[in-house]
Amino acid sequence: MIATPDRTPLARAFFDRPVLEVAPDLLGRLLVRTTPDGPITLRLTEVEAYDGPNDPGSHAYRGRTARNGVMFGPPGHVYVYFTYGMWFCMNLVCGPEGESSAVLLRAGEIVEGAELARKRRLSARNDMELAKGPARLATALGVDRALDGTDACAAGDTPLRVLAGTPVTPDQVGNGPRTGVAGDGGVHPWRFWIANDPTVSPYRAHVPRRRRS
DNA sequence: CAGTCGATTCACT
DNA sequence: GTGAATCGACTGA
Repeated sequence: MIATPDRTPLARAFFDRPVLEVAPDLLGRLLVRTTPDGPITLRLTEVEAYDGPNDPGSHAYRGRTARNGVMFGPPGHVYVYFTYGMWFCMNLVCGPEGESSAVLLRAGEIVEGAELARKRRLSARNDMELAKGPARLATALGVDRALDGTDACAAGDTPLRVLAGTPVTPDQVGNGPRTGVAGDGGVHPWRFWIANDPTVSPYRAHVPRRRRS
């Protein structure tokens, strides 16, 4: 039997650890998005670690820019970026301030507020697809650039916070190469997921885009 | 300042 | 399985 998920917010100290330690530990945790229409709660099932300035796959690899500034700030804050001209993806900053490590939230199971998530994800054919993929996850939760820099550890009625939930045991964690990451950044097995969970997104290798003619 | 391309998704064949 | 969508951050000249 499964214990009732722990609704205690995760403390900042949880995120102030090596990102490769935090990433698998986030699986099974709850992400609560407070919207004007009510809360949407997601159980994390798939994440990817981006290891600060040493990681060629990370947005922080070439140093601080206007876009990635939040990655260099304190842990427990949300880094949201815009990509492919139409999507947002969200991360949780990890490690000490200044290190610029983060965990990309790639997929999850909507456990509360599914009716709200469905309105934002009209192309989803079933509820398992509501947050199957990083941009789908952000869309389902109504996360965009306006939430970049949000403190997910802050007390009170915040737009976004992470609760303890029900962490999974190490034997339930699968891992492999990160999805869609180019070049040398693609070699590390820094993608983590809950084994056999139907909301985990399929792996895809990076594909360089063809030049337009 | 112009060119390139992305931590993706969706429709279509 | 393949290609289009769509735009702004980043790069290098």
